Amino acid sequence: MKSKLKKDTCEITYVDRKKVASVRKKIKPEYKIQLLSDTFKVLGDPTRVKIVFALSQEELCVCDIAKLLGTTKSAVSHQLRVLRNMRLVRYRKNGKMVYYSLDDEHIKNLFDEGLRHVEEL
Amino acid sequence: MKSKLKKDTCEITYVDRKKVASVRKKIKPEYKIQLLSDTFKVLGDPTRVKIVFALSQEELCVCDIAKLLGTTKSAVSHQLRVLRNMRLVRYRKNGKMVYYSLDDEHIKNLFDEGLRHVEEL
DNA sequence: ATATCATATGAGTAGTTACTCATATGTATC
DNA sequence: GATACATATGAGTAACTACTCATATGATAT
Repeated sequence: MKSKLKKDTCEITYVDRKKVASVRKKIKPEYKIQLLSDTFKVLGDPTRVKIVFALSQEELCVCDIAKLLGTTKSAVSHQLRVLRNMRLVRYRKNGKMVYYSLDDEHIKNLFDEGLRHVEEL
Repeated sequence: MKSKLKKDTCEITYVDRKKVASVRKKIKPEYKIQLLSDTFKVLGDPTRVKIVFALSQEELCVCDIAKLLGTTKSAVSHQLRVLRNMRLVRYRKNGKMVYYSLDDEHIKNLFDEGLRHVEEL
């Protein structure tokens, strides 16, 4: 005989209803979760990590960032747009040059915390 | 007439050779960059953020996590594997149940730092 | 204005990812 | 043993992403 369509959800009841309820009370609203994961996601790419690290040291133009990373200016420019959209970097125009720097102290903290984690592995 | 094939790299020379050299000295080795961005990337997904948050509050079984998030057990299990592979979570087996918890204090710090950043926007 | 150069951006694409669905594994209970 | 259930996992897929290439913008210099 065929087993009835198994729903891939928990059967009958919670394993520990109290714990689940307790966590549910503390869980953050969806938009914050999204914002948080978006923030981490921006740092979740090696090219952007390099850019952020570089900018945490010096204000740099697109051209020098590209030289530093050994990639194309186009690739850097695309990633800078991502960082700009997330307000992680700021820029200053001077003639045809555009100088980028980190916009946000928090991001530096977050980045450094991540670095500390990696250094201690 | 056709312009010669433009290389999308910086022409002639650095804009600021000194700054680039200074940053280059401090830049981290490739494997650390990769590890760092991988760590951020793991937290760069809303489902995993929710799981990590939940586990930062309570040790939970797969089933209860799924209930809490309102997703399938399969989806949770797949994401737990990702978290396991990155050594962010630990698990304890008890019969057919598997209880997950955060493995690493650092990750909690990193997560909290991100949360602080988001809370202050 | 014409040419040159720094940067930005759109289209296209190869690679990745997070899910669903089906199935497997492993444990407890009958 | 057989069944039931918790979890894990493989295949397949739709959505996304980071790049390349071509082109656009906008500034400086001739």
